[in-house]
Amino acid sequence: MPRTQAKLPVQERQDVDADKPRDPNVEKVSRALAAQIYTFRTAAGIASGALAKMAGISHSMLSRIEKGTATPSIETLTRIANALGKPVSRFFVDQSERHDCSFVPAGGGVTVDREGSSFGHVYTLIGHVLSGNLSVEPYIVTLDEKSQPWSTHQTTGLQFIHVLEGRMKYRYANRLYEVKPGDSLLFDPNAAHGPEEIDSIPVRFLSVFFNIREYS
DNA sequence: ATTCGCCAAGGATCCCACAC
DNA sequence: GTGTGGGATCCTTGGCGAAT
Repeated sequence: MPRTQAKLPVQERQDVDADKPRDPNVEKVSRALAAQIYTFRTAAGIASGALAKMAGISHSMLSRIEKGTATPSIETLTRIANALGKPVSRFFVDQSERHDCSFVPAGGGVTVDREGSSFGHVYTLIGHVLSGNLSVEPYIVTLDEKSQPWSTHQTTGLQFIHVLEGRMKYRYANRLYEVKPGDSLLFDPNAAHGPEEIDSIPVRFLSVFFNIREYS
């Protein structure tokens, strides 16, 4: 590219800019980005001058980015992200529109049919939260006299179990755990798992499923 | 139709001064 | 010391016409 520059006087260029308002969506993203950078910086206790130095940009530039009056290039954004020790993608997580919080009072929840229901396992859903592409589903699982062992279940994601009441032998892959109230298990449910022997009823345990939603 | 060069416009950035 | 804003410069992009 040639480097010939026959620029308009600065005042004239600013007048042209003033005639063309920023796209509202660009404005929105810019403000969200600015807020994210400011939040991460202040949370880390880093002064703007220090962060600018770490990122290799001027402190005035960082100030404008944090105020949303400048839109940083990909390169500058990457430098700032590196200086903050965050992936660039964190800057684009929409914090302003997403404040999922579910509250279920004691004894509440919804009984949900899952694969284990046919074995007499009662699943009570006590919340559901989506954060980005992470889905979290906590259940209170109850096993009673009508429940049968079921230790061949396999699924995806991550699963956490915390026993609240009763005793059972819980299988995970080729291991068998004797669990009692207070015991916890955290595992990849891709391997066969589930209650193999119910030693005392009722058994109640908290079972939390974590799943990453794939976007195409 | 494609490629290349020229040019204007606009965006990103820095320097510097100033306010608090 | 920290943050903000004006002014200037650098760099990229897109439009357009000429050449192939």
